Amino acid sequence: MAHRQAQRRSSIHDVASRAGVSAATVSKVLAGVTTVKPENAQRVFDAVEHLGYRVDPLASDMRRAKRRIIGAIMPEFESEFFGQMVSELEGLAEQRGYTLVAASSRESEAREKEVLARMHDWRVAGVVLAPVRNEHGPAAGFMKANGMTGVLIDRVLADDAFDTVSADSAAASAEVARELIGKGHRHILVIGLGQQAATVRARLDGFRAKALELVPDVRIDVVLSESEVEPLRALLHDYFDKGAKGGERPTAVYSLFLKGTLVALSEFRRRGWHCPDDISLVGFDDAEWMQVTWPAIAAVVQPVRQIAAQAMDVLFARIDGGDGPPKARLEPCKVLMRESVGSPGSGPHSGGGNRQ
Amino acid sequence: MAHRQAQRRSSIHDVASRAGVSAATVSKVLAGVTTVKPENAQRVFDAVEHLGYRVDPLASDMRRAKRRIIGAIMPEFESEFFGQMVSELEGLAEQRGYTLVAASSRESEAREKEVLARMHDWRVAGVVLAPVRNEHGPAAGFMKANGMTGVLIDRVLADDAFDTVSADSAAASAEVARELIGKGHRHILVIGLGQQAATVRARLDGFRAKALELVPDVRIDVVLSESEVEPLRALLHDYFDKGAKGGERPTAVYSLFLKGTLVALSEFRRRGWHCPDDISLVGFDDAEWMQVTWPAIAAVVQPVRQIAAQAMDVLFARIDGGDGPPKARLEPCKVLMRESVGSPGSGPHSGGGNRQ
DNA sequence: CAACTGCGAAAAATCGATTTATCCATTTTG
DNA sequence: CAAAATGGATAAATCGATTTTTCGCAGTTG
Repeated sequence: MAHRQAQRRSSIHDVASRAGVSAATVSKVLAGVTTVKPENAQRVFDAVEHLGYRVDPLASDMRRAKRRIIGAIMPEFESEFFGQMVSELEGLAEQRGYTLVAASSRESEAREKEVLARMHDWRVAGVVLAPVRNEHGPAAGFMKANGMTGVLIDRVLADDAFDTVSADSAAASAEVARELIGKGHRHILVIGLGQQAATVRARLDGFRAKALELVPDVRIDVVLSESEVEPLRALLHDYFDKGAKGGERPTAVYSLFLKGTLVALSEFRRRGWHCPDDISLVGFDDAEWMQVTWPAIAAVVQPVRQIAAQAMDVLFARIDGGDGPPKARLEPCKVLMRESVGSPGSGPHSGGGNRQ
Repeated sequence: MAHRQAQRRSSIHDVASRAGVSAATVSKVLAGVTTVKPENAQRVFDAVEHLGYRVDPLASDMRRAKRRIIGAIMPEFESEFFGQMVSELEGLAEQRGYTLVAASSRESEAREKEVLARMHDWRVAGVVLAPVRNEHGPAAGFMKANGMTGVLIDRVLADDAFDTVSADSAAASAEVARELIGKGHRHILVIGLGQQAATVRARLDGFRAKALELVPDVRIDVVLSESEVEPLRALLHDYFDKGAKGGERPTAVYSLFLKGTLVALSEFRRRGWHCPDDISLVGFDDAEWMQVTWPAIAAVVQPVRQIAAQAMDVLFARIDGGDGPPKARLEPCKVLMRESVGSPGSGPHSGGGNRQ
């Protein structure tokens, strides 16, 4: 820490007295009001320059009903997806002269609401909320009850009070189905987290509908963990154990969320199964590492930038008084088929070993 | 967006008039001042309860020299490390009744300074700065020049103006050296990013010193990219091409930063080399996926929680007026040796193929 | 009984800007 | 030439709290 005292920053009054005008005039000059004599305006600019004056955003926001602050609430910051999302949102807010205050709900609906209440305390102009579960949680209710302006993203489908922006998971899942069916898979396991009902259902339905349309007698097993990731590990373990007894197991796994992909890979490791020889794998959500591992992991890439941009556009339209019924926007995903997906039974050790 | 108008929130005056006291008294009651008649205090509490009153942090901070806001500036948000860091910092700030405003410098020193200037505009009580390069950048200079309170973390060694907190990279690197030497490696490649001079040098020196101490004639090659990650890819490619001609190549690679680990893996893929049979790999920085891939990737785990906690402790000590010379703190890392590290020459195809 | 002490609470100043109301000096108009 | 209109700037109110100052009243004291 610097020993030197923090010299008091110059206020608008310092500028005013140095320029020989009133504070009101300074404010007007800086706001670009044209009814100021050019000569005075110049004196103000000079004083600003000389003092290194900068407007105090906090004081400036005091007299504003809508403060130039945007709140962003994400379920977590640790994943690439939400990390990128926050980064994008921050940039977009900054472009419009707003400050972004980000908070993590830590995958808890209770905390989500608390954090939102704190945003409300700050009288943010708007909120970008990526709910833990879906658009019907207590946080959205709180926003509605308090007349807050906001947009819901990611784990949402549509809402009657707020605009929503999310990835078109259903279409992407249908695309995954087409790819897997096309490769010859006829027995596929889908894993997901039940809690995030909104999107998981969309992804599951999109996948199932397309698969059944292409091959009516395709077998689709589903393993859903209620709310936590850890139980899924056990469920998956049991599922494969049972399948092993029956002599039947799926030739491909489609994970509906990132952590599920990790759990699946971990389970494959344990059993000594290799992708794609022993089993194929596709995951929703891409990550940087997925293209450098061996095999590279096939994944659905969510359009983070587009979602962020749309969310901010929609949000600011509302902040600026835009009216009309809320819209539900879907942004298209890309499906990257990588080496983790192959044709069933083509691998060298398709029987599968069990190392451990 | 809710159609319902955002009803005006009740202010301290609303509470005051409902409780039949003055605003000053309300403020005192809420601040816990004891010189208020219990009867009046109760009336205030009742009014607060009834109106659902909450203090406006913005207005509250107006009359405070040090506002209850902490700024956090990270080079990026997309990686697990900085994602966790922001998450931790947010929680710690919140615990003390502060709001965290996080911003990404996007690995640019110019932007870093701009963002910092904006934090200064907000008159934050303190800043946690993870500099893009090291403690001598323009941002730290700005902080010093403006008498800001702050702590530098991650890519820093020590500073004469600010406290610093970082991982003990040198010790961790020595540990890596011990492990690799112990496994029999005598020719090791170290890759890194030159720009982050501070930590890269510490890591490199720590590694080299220990390796030479254990085996004086060990061969350590170094490939450093100046500032960007992409050039490293090309440099690494050339390095291995040359080595292939000479018939010599290292038996292990130690990457000094996360992206380098990805680049190395990607290069191994391209050449069809497998870990650990064809080459061993250790990376600085752990990630969740590293334990589920095959092979699992050995990594140095940085103590994110400890760094965050220390940083906040030190920062608040300064905010609360703590004096004395700045300290440089080092938090110990853990080294996780996973399957990507083996003994040289023990693999089935140690000659290495070239798939692509 | 006037002056003094203290307690508790209200009034007023403050933080740093924005916005509205006001005012003065020209200029235009009747 | 007096009255009205206008341009340009200032004074003052405002946002919602905190903090300092002032004040009234009750109980003590000389």
